Amino acid sequence: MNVRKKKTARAATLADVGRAAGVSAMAVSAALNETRTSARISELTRVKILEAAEALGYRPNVAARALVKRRMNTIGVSVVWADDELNNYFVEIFNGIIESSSRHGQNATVFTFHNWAEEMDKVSSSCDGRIDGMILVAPLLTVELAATLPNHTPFVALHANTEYEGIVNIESNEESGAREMVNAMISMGHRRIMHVSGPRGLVGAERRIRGYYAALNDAGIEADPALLVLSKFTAADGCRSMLSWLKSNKGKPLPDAIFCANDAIAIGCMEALASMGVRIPDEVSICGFDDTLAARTTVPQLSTVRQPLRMMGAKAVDVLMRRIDAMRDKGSEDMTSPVVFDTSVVLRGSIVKASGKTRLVP
Amino acid sequence: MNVRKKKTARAATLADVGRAAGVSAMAVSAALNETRTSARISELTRVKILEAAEALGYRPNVAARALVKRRMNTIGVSVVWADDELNNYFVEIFNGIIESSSRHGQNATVFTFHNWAEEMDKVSSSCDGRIDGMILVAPLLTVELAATLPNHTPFVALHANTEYEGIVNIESNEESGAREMVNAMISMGHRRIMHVSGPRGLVGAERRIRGYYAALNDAGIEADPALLVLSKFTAADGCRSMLSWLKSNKGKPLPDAIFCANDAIAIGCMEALASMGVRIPDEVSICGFDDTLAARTTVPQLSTVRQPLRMMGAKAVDVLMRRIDAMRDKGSEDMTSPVVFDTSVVLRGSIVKASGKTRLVP
DNA sequence: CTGAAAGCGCTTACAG
DNA sequence: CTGAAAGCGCTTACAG
Repeated sequence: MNVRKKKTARAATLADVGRAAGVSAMAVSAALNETRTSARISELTRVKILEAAEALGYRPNVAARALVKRRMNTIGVSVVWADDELNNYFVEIFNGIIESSSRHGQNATVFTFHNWAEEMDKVSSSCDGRIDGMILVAPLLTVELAATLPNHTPFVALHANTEYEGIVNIESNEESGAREMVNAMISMGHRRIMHVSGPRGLVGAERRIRGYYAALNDAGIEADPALLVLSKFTAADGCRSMLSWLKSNKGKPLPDAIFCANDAIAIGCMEALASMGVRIPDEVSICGFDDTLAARTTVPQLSTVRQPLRMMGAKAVDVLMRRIDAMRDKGSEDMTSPVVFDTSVVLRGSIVKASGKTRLVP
Repeated sequence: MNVRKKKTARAATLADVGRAAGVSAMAVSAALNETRTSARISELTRVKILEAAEALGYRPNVAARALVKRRMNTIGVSVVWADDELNNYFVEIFNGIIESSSRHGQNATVFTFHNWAEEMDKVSSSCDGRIDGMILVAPLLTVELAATLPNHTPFVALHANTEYEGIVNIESNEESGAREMVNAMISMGHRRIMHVSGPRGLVGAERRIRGYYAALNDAGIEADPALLVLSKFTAADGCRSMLSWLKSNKGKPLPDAIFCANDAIAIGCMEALASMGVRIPDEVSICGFDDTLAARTTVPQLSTVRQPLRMMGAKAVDVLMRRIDAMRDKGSEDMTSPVVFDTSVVLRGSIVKASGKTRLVP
């Protein structure tokens, strides 16, 4: 039972196993790796070696192997840790990354920081042999900064804010997703549709805004500038933005429906509306964007524009593996064109047919 | 602009920098590491070296360094990936792990699998030099299996299901948290209190059940066996368990309040109740356990027993670092006693004073 | 079928 | 103040 006593025990090495089996270290290496090179080990020695390795609990040292193979079998994931919290958007993506990287026999290491532009060197300095490639989640960078990334490491981005030379981007057609969602609201009888958007200038925010306007235009509805509310992509900001809109629009009509730029904003809005006694969906319909786990844990459940975030995360790994291989073996081909996924409208309890009655802001 | 063209470029090595600066590789090492050993580099050469390193974008290769220093500056995090999804419980903990490990200058690598007992070798085989220590999140192991973990790697567990020799556990006093919460419900006038529990036999589930009974006992309320509903720790199971209870109790009185064994179960129950037209909190009060992010995104917001999961994750890293140091340097002392955090009752909108009226199951 | 040698990129004593 | 040597644990040719 006191197996765990000698805590200072060093892990067994190839040489240890060789000594125990009465062969050289490299015979052990050959036997264990079943390498089909010149070294063909006799069945007898192989068995001896395997037994010795088993008995010593031998595990090849990854650092040593990486040094010669130039492969850590680890991919890096860089993400901004806004408000010191991993958000639901990231969690969905990370699920996909884990799924795919484990399928590829890779580990995933997470690198977090607070600001892309200011901490670029943290990304660069992670490319020091500990990872074979890097996924940038929603990077917000100038083209100049992106160009300073080390060129001995392959990169893939998810939802990049612009095109970066040499970095493959994975994204989705957010604009048409937004348009379809607002179309769906309109077809359910809603006319006064509010959009609580992300920060202007961010490509994701702008695409949703364009889709929103396009849908209104499709239906011949004139856009009311008072119904475009700027926010940031968090629940706290969504709540704040909605509350301040309500405050400055007392007595005026509430919107029929609210299209939020992501699920987090929608949740913040639901909170704000609930706190003012506005009932969802009876008095106001609402939806989010992304289809994160959180959209299914609200009551009522949140309608949303689904981006297949998990698949996108998985795809990022697939592409990255291709790029890593391409950089190592001259044989395999690199992958350079962006990948665009389809979005889809998911209707849940938070959107109902327009009642015809308009409630005023309390 | 075509900096990124030569993609096959190899990262610069110590020797490369030395060549550029006209000194030996080890002079570069000494200068860059500001090692206070014998090697004291003149100011002039130091500057030359730093310039050369900068120009070449030199980054010490981690694998090479790890090989000699026996430190990867990376900690492993093992977690069961139930239903192929990282749950909110894990996300809170992981936030703490990231926060603390980055404070210690460490990276965190996540290892996921489906079943503790069956995939123990995955945990063991991760201890191959790629990590310096490992955090086991909510491990579900027999003592015998835990004893097979390699003894050259230090371990820390969070919410371990039992005591494992040589593994430091971080936990919280869940029983008294449960008791206080049910006490709070009782003091708000609720008498018929249901508990939707986790699976019997799991230490976390049993502690909540004991706390629930203790509170009823405190108040002289006789426990109604029909009000103990068994579930699993997920929203889907919480929903399912509640629906099946409702189905088999048609026409009988609803509970006044429901104490759920975690936030996920509570969210599932809210969904089930909402689908049957039962209004929360007007007709039934409800609460969860953990205080995950999800508890703040329900409408109404979920009352819950707070475990400081994030702090607990951070603490796990702190303890692990101590253990790693202790194993390396004979000087510093190991840390072996478990750490127990306090829980606290968090009251939000989902619990209100008892109305006095009892609604029947629809 | 098997071993001795060289080298991956670094650091740590040890000489000058 | 600085360099030559040895070694961390592995793999990859190259000899026998």
